[in-house]
Amino acid sequence: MNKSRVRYPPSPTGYLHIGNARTALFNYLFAKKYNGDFIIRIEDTDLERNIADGVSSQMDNLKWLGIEWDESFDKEAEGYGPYFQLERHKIGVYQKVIDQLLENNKAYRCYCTHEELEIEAEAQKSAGLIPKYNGKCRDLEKDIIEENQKNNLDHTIRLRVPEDTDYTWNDIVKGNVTFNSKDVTGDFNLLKQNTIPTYNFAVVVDDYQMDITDVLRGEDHISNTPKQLMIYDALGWKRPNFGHMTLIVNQDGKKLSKRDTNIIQFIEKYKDYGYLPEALFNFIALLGWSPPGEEEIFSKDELIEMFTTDRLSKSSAKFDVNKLNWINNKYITKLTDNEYTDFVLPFLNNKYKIDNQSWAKEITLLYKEQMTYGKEIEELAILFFQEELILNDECKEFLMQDTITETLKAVAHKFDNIDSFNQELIKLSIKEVQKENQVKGKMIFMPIRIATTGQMHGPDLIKTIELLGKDKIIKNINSVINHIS
RNA sequence: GGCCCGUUGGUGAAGCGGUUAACACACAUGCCUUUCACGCAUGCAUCCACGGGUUCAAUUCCCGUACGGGUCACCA
Repeated sequence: MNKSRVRYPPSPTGYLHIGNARTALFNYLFAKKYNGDFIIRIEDTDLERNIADGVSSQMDNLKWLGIEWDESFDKEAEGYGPYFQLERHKIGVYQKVIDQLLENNKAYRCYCTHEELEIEAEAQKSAGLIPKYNGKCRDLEKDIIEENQKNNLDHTIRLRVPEDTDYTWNDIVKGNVTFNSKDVTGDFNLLKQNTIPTYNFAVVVDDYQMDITDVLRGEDHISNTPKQLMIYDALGWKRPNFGHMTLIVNQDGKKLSKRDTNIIQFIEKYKDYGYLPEALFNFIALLGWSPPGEEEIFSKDELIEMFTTDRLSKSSAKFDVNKLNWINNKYITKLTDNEYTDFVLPFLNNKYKIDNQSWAKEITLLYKEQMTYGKEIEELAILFFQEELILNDECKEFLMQDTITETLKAVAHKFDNIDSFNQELIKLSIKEVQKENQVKGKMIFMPIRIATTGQMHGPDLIKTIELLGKDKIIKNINSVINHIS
């Protein structure tokens, strides 16, 4: 059996999107699982929309996610390059195929202008029809073509689309899918006027020449498949297998659009927010695919091991942020303390000016168990960086109870007498107040918690008090005492 | 509008003719804890969009309806 070869073809018109990432990821899993090669080819034929750092940023993000390619422009394989479509275009890759098609009368030159076509499309639309090329240049006289060529007239190359012909393939995820040519398209363009190939044409030529065996892509491409099949057939080329994964949809069930603001769209942003690449990889793998067992947390290697195409879902995958956060928390919790602080500290430093890094480390460690994403530390640890305590109503109400002022005064006094402010002595002081003032449990700890941190809930109190430091603690308690009386 | 695809609890999602309809998230309660979080335990679908068939038996197969989505470029 031949080695399988799959590809991910980004077009550098933007940054790596969650949907792109998923396509790449499943192709990657497919390749690794079936011992094949994962290839990245750049589809940069849209001159107008290409952006400068499109390629580099997408490749960087892929790498960050742990999706490594076996072959691309930076890792060429004998006989398969170049990996940029524009470069392939420059060396005549597509033109050669076009010549063949023209020769065999499978394609023809079309001299219609944009304006003409637009008018025609409008007319069809208003007549309630699907706009389709009307075939005006389909059977031009030979001498007209020659004349036009002599005059160097701008033209495109169109495929002669067979009439009323069924195109069926056995889709890797959907099973048998059939389209009839009359429902799909009229004669469509293979080459644009600028002689650059259109998407559908370039894909076929490249997939064929790069020996791609399996094409796994999003469902939005499903109606391109019959078009591509037509090209394969016109050329007499063997088709690869096709699989169309369902789209990722948002909470409203709509296709994820780049303008969607309630879901983070770009992989780069996930990095910025402090999602771990392993967690994101795990999460994306669960988008439209489900593991056979009951577990949901899997390493990359486990996913590769488990992956089979028959578990790709047929219904759309809803993006569930809750789930992502849960998974990310799982991965954060699994980090060693050192890995964790290395990961989280930058977020804290980015937000607050901190001199003492080992102190900051201790703070981040306080929140390890509950953290859902790295940037969250800014909010979680805010009490260590705010000047004044801001008490909410619930806190104020609690403080109104009897004996609280006395308790706090006693605590402040004890704390004040501690020379080296450490957990042991802090604990001891509280115990003493407990005994001397005859208060216990909630009635001692809660007032202290509120008066020191300004919150009713939080991580380990003693540790928190130590990290807040004696000066700040005394200041906070006193301000609260003043506030009550 | 044509053509393709889908429809299982609040959410994600198993299931592939006979099950008490997995599991996870979320939620609720209890335990743990000074509190929160973590962790642990327990609960949470008169039922698989609806209507017809096929069958001894249908969430699972077939048809229709409704709803949702995708796509109809010299963009990928």
